[in-house]
Amino acid sequence: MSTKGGRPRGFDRDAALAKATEVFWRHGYEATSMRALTEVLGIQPPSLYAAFGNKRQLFDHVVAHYQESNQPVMERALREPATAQKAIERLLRQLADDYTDPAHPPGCLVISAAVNCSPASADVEEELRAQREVGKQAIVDRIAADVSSGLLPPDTDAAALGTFYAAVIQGMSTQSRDGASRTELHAIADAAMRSWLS
Amino acid sequence: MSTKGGRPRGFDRDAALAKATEVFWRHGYEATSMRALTEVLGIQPPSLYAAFGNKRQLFDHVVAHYQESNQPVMERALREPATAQKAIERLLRQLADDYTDPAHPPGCLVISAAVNCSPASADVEEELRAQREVGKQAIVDRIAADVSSGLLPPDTDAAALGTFYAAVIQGMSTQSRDGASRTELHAIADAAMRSWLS
DNA sequence: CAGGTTCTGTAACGATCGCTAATGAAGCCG
DNA sequence: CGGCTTCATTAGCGATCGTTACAGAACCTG
Repeated sequence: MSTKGGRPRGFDRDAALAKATEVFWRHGYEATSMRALTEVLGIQPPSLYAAFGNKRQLFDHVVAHYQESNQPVMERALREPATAQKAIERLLRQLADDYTDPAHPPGCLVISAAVNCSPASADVEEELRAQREVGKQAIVDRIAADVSSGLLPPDTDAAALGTFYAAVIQGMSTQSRDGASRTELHAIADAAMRSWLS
Repeated sequence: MSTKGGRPRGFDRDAALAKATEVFWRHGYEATSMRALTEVLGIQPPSLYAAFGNKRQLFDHVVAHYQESNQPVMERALREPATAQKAIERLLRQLADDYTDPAHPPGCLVISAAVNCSPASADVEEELRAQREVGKQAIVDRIAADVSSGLLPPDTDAAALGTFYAAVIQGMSTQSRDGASRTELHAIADAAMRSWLS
């Protein structure tokens, strides 16, 4: 039913999206030009626009695919361990490995791809900010769950603790983009876990 | 001897530099256009170019002035306290206050103004990266000094600890730019100081 | 005042920005 | 094959980028 003929696309859409992700990841939203994208993807502007819409929509596709790839792993890291402490430690370990994975640019796209935005793309900046807030809230919720179940004392400040680990994660992303090794990121995780009130 | 006549400048150079700093601080290097700068400063392009050179040189002036304003305070915070632990705590407190000072944009210019750069301004990115490395090294050195003087055990990993606090500081900057309050930044400092091996 | 010097405002440069109209090429179905 | 649909290529749109030539205005020294 969806075989309506027509000339078939001359490039792999998913591969193109992966390449676009890599460029946005490395240079960010505004600093990535459509020219740079078409050169990396090896296609002409009309093909890119036909496949993904405009630059903003392409970036949204990139972010959506990035989150779909990473969210499940991170959610399991927060959910599966028996305690919030172990959950956050596993999260930090996974992020330390991921941020320094040579298979893709260092750090986190959501944290670093829309830091420097002109007023014209303030909405992009806000979009990623909202994503960061979701991630931070997931940490807070995991801690609060342990408070509710009695695993943590009732006077635990889940919000403050969550803000701290969110900050540590963002610091790990920045450090990896500045060239920190996987070992160094795990050392950051070591130190961050010593903050846990035990 | 330097009174060579000529039409006097119609604007305050230092005030203009302060306004340029504010714009670069908020939006970053590449996302700030010369047009936005001339509008904020209330002057025309030739006046800006005559006073500061080109965009890149103006940014260098901004960074230099930013560092001259903040470095001495941070260096004293690291030097004056009797122990590295107290020094780093004071540093984190000062940064928590500064990053949320409503008198200027949130966070740190050196950390956030050149995150998203095209290949054309990779040198700007590298310039701020080098500045961050200097700050990180100052923390490592302060810890290493306590190791040398016997205040800290000889097996203390000063580099790992310094990397951790550098990451915390960068996370505090990001959190403040995401809207975190002064209280929340101090809560991050609280948690970070609990990591200290005592 | 005249001569020299420096700044300001207007206006525009070439290059690049994101984006698209128009035409031809490449596949399906009948 | 002819007709239909979709994609690729070329070329260029208007807008903005960082930057500057040019001419007039505002000060100093003589």
